[in-house]
Amino acid sequence: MDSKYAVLGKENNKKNSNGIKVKRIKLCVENPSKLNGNHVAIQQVADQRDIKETFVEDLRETRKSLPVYAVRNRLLEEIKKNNTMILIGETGSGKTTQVPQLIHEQRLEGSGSIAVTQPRRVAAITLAMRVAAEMNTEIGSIVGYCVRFEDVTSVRTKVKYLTDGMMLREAVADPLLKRYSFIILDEAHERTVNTDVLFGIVKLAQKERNEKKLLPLKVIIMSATMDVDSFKNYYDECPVIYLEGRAHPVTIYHTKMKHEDYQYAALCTIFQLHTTSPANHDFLVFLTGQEEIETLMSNIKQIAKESSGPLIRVCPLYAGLPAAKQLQVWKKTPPGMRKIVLATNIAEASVTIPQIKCVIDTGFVKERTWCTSTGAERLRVGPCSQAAAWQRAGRAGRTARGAAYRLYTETDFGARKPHNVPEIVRCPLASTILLLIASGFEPLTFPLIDPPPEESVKASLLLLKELGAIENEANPKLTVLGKKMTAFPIDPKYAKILLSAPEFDCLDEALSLVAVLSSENVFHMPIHKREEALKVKQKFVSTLGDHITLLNVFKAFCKAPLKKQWCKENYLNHKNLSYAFDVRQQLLAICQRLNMTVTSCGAALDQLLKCLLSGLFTNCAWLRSVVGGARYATGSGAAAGLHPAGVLHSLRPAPPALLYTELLHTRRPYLVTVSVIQPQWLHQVAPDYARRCRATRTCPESIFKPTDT
DNA sequence: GAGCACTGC
Repeated sequence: MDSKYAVLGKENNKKNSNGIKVKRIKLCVENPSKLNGNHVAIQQVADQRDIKETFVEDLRETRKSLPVYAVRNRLLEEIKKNNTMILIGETGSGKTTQVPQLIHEQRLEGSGSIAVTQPRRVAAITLAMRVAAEMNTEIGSIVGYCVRFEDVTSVRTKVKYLTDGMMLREAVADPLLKRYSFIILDEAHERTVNTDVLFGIVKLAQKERNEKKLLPLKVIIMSATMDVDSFKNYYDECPVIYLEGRAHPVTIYHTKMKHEDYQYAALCTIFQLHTTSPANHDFLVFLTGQEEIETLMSNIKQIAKESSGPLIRVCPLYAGLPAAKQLQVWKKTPPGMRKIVLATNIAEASVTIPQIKCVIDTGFVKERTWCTSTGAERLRVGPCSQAAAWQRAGRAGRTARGAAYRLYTETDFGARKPHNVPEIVRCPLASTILLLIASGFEPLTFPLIDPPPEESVKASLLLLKELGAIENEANPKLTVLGKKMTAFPIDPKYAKILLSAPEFDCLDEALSLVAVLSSENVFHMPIHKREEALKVKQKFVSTLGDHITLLNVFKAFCKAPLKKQWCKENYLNHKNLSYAFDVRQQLLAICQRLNMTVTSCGAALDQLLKCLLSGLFTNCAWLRSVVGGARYATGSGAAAGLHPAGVLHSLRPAPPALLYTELLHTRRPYLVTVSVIQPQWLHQVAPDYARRCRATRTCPESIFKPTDT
């Protein structure tokens, strides 16, 4: 196989192998009811994630072996000296667990506390547990975490791990973040919308606290390799400190020739390596989506029957896969059997699979982009960035030396963009802008490292105005309604639906529906059992459309006594439905705090659909043609068909007017999650918007006819 | 005729 690949060595640091003792430790909460927050669900989380009992190496020894430990004194000096610094360290440097402890050991936080933000909740929880164990303290006391649905902190908490979304929520109540003396923004290289906004919030808070002679705020930006120059520039040339990693060396191979078909190239490479590598070398293949993974999986199984080499176990891994099936990935294979994991970029950062010796990187990724003028989102397969490729390669060096096979040439690699495009420049911004306004910031001048396109900001401000959240776009001030909308941790359109629901006597149903819409797809359609899954789905289907169908599913789920079993029988995703259940609880609590009356519309489902329209009025589509399948035009003038997974796809005759949740361009533009509406409703529910549509001729004149049926 | 990944008082 060597002939096919050119070697580009990337030697990292020496392996660190000291005799590590293993002991079992137990994590517990001393008295959950004493802690603040509405639900302390440590037990529940532990059960869910199997981290109630964790194997942890001899903690003290491990700490000392971390690269960050060796430079701790120098690091502390820098932390004392600078108000802002950037800390670059590869996986395994120990920065995220050790730096907060170093600060706390010296009591540098004084009367304030130390916040460490994470893009993912699981990371925030496990890091807090890990650090609490290292400090030999109960989780929720000195060390705690705060994520959606769970606040495991107390007045004594000095080191707090939280999601960046949670930190943003705190900034609404207190833009100066006065309770913290240190804010550590971790995983900065991921450039999520929330982290990007936090960069600005801490920068402004730091400045203002300084001017007002309040407790100073120290900021530490932590990251793996990243675009240091733009960060340094943004933070007024603050110092940058580099930490050694502790990953094992990974040898990188590029192909010498360009491949036309990366899926075929992946298949060839897998079997080339399979026949030459020892059986205990597990493979990780990066692909772009579920369909690709399933196709490659059946191809591998087919070829494996006639191939020499060890036995193979193929494990798919993508976010939509039910949790029970994801677990296969972590199950050890018997001796003499090779594990081949076929994953989307979920395996790039969110999930770590041990024992991977060999990474096969197709070099492609599925990316979501947003069109500001039509509101359409597009899923497009394209080349991944250099940073993503390094991240993927690094997955082969977690436990021992490994290799990464890139299915593209070195020239191709060099021509790629060095970093991922920050999310904030390519996603809808209404909820972010609403949050900024609620925190007292000026959305048009708020300092961002990479400002989003102006038309994107303007489109979001227009939407907020039409939803009634702000008075006008030029001088965005929250209305009474807008203020209430900020209380909900959901898309402003959905918040509007809930806030209008009492008017339509359907808050009970609206809560359930918004909760389900805020979650991922609840239907699970395995490729081989599609017929059966579709048959089972029929019992939930409403001819009014997908929304009522989803409501039927959710209601049945709530009533089912054995939920996991019930979901399995009905081809539904238990994880996503449970999530929706939790979201509903949370939204209900907020509604009750706002003194909203929860009533049910019963069989009058028209009421519920009108209510949906009060938030989603910009998402109307009108039938334009029925030749070769129904074609619709949206209020913004985009043309789209019905998504084949929806219940209205096969309904005849095609409804003249629809309400859609999402306009998504995959192979073609599709309206996803749609319901039938009466054309006149738009004028009744959103008269201003309807008039604007009439002026731009994007809706039919029939919506202004006074009759209603 | 078919959906990348995260997240939220």
